[in-house]
Amino acid sequence: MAKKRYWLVKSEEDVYPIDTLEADETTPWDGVRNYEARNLMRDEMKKGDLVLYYHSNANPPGVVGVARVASSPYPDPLQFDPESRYHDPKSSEEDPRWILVDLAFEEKFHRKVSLQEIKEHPELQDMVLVNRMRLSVQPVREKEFEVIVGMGCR
DNA sequence: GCCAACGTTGGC
DNA sequence: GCCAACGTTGGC
Repeated sequence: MAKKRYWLVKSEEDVYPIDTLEADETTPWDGVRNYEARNLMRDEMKKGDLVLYYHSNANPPGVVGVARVASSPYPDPLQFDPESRYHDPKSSEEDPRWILVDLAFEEKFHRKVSLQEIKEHPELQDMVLVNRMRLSVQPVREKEFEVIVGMGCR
């Protein structure tokens, strides 16, 4: 089996917080409509990879726990649903445009690791989270993952 | 294939 | 709620 990789996903706290993921146990990571994020889910994420779970639009924003990639990639069903805000009329079942994976709850931190702490930590300066806005699925280095989990479990 | 207009993300 | 960043769309 390939070496495990690490990721970070953003979820709006008032839309799908980690407590809801914990209650659901597993959920399709639907509604992602950014090609770079899609490519990561489609091509790079592997079942069993660990994922930092970040609350955006929170006060303060930050990492609140860990999820796990729980499926192979498959088409986002919402793109075919005309009722959904994520409906994509340019996509088709034969040639689906939007691909996702399932995420499963892994653990909730004892405390939130805030964006501000991450920005201030010397070992986390190169994180995509710190350097780029607007990417809701992003890769994380093993060291960065360990540092943040260490902070959240302390 | 350029680029202005537009829409969304997401911190503050 | 504001607005900067920045990805996407569509006219040309």
